[in-house]
Amino acid sequence: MNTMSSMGGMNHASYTGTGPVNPGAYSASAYSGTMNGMGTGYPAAGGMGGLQSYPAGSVNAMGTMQTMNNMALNRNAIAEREKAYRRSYTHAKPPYSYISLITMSIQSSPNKMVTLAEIYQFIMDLFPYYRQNQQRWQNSIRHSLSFNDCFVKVPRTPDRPGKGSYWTLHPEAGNMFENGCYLRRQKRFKCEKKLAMKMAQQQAARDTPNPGTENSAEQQQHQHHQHQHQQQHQQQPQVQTTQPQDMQQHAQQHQGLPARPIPQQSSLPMSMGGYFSPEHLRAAHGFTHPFSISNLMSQEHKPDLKEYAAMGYSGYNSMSPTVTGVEPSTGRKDTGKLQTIFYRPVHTSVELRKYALNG
DNA sequence: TATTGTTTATATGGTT
DNA sequence: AACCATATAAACAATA
Ligand SMILES: [Mg+2]
Repeated sequence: MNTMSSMGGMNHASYTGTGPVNPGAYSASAYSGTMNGMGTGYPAAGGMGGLQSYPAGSVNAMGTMQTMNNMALNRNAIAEREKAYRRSYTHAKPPYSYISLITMSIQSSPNKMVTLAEIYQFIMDLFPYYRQNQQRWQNSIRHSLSFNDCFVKVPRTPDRPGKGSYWTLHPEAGNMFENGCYLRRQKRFKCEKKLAMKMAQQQAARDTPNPGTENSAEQQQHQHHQHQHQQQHQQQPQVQTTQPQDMQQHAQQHQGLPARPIPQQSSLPMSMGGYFSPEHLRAAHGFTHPFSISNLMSQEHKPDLKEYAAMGYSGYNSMSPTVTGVEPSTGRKDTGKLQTIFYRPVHTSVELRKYALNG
């Protein structure tokens, strides 16, 4: 009886012309010495900068024709500039899924573990695009971290107190972007254990319609996955007749190991960690991407990132990209975007085949 | 109180 | 057309 309940549905409008919603100040990550103090950094993100919404001012008093005209023109000019701005290489939406971005962040860290704030910073440092609408994409990042099994939370050590936990990659996640596709993987990593647990849980729910307190935390996985179809459609409004949504969370609180030291220096198992290795990226894209940031992987090379970002970010497109009418996005549609496909999958990943042919 | 996490719902577009 | 991966919004809870 509700296919578009309260919202979810129609609110694209809210965003349209109104430029960046919350300018949210962006500051380059402190780090590194190369950048001595100085806020020299970036051109003030997208925030106040160039684009920005309409005058929105009131037209009272002398609302002469002249003024009106000017305003109209102005508005147009501004709109144009806005478009151009968003279309510009450096501010176009990077062709990476949040999952990719998060993974890059983790892989680029010396210890292969990062805090949420660090993930934010990593992304903003590298992509000016994400210096805007922070609330929006950061919420998505958080969702992505929780939702995807490939990201695992690890509690902090007492010696480094702070807000959240550390985020790491599930050891069994393997190379998630095998074919150089950073937008949409063929299959998303699922932790079998958790899957089985969930299944057993809802099985129990079916068996015992009565709201008792069953639940046995430890569930082993052995049941061969009988294709637990449960995606698209409803199936059950997920009515938790049992608990008010807070018990559920409690149930799976920490499961993380104590903590993780892992100094680690340069040796990358290569079994994994080759995710964003220069070779891999070169092979996939035909050029060395900053993520390939060979150095990054080793460590302590924040400066390189800084350099890269500071130098105006001629990033993922500096190599004669193929511009088409298609945008690299995966999910939600976003107005004006660059639509730069620079993928050059050696192993023509099925989904990108068309693009490859195009260029 | 702001940040960090989890979860539900819905949308969009690629895959089969 | 059913699936599936991802994006985005939003409600809440926990916590430094
Ligand atoms: Mg997770």
